[in-house]
Amino acid sequence: MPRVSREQTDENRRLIEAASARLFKERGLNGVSVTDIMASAGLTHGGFYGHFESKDELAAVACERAFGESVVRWRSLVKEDAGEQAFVDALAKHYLSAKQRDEPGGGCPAVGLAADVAREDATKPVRGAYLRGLKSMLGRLASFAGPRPSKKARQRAIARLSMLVGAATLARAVRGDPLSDEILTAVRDYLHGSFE
Amino acid sequence: MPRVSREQTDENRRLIEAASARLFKERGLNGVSVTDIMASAGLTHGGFYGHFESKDELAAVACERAFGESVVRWRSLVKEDAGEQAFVDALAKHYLSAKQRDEPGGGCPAVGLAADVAREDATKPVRGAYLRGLKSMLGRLASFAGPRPSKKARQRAIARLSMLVGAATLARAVRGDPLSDEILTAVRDYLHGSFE
DNA sequence: TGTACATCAGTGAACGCGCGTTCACTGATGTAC
DNA sequence: TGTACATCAGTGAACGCGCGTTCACTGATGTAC
Repeated sequence: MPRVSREQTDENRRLIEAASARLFKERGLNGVSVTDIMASAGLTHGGFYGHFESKDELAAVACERAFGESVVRWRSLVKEDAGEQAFVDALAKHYLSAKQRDEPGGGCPAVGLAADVAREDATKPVRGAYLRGLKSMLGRLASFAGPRPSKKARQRAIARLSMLVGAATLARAVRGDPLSDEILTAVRDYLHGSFE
Repeated sequence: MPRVSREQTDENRRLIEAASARLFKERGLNGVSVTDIMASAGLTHGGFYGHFESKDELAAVACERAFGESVVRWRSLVKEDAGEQAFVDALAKHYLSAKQRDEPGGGCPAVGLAADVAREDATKPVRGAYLRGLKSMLGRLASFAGPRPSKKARQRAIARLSMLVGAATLARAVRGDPLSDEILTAVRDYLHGSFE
């Protein structure tokens, strides 16, 4: 049944991107094959190169997309006029939940892709996509201190994001042991009460 | 030149373990082949299965070894009678340096193996090795509050380790951009001044 | 609107390659006398 | 101590497999009249 309509072609591309964003976060850039991704989008592997030049290019597109989705989700976490602490609490509750830990495919790309991106060549397009995504996340976190946050405010944003990413990563690595839940709870509490 | 002496056999096993600990942290559990590891130890791939039952078993041994080395290194960071803040400062200076960021093979296994371990089956032996290693690190970090640290002291240890691991991971992922150094500096400063 | 045909999205076999693992073989080591 | 031989650590070819990527083919879509 080859040659589908233009609308279907566009929809298929969207399906490939969505499937890859989920699978890359879940199993890593090298833990998912082109065949896996295409099958997850309901297609066969051969058609892949009609949509993307290479798996590397898709990784970048998927990364960009995943960060975009995450930042949109951040906006819906709290009301428009909520304060910084309310936002951080909501972020911590969201990211450091058992659900987020157990479903990396639906989770934060800053967590799910970090180690893989770090091991890619500096020339690979996914590196740039990750960098832009992380910068937009940090910008949002620091934005509560105004359009030009102080050095201190920016440090705090970086420290908080590091703590979130580290805790989520460690909790996944020791999933199955009580320590995993302990990490989630401890860092949630810490972010609530212990930042000046 | 087969059949080497018993001493050489033991030494070869040590070389394989050391090479794999470094390579696994550097390139990930699935980014290194048995052939790579054996070559790095000066041997050919066929002899591997005389030393280990499988690559999975070696991953666990290498992980255990890497955590052991790290905890030993922690002891040498500060004098025996140094206080908690001095230890944390030394730890942050050590882990959040450009050198540690740029040489994951010589770095902390809690950082370098976390994402890979998280994606392994719960049945794989490397999971248990990682869990034990992380627990020993947390135990050391919390030990300054005495042999039975309070809930608060343990939370603080978990929060600090999460921040260190997250910052090191993110700094590696954006290496090459000024943000990478900014993350290292910000979190180092933060750990120095901002924990109650 | 209806027909003839060019286009091209998706299919699936095939490519070269590297993976983890196995195994027959080699020859220096370790041992029995 | 010296000799004969069994042991076994390491070698390298080979296994089946899955990878990223290519390509001849198919047949419904989109277009020209």
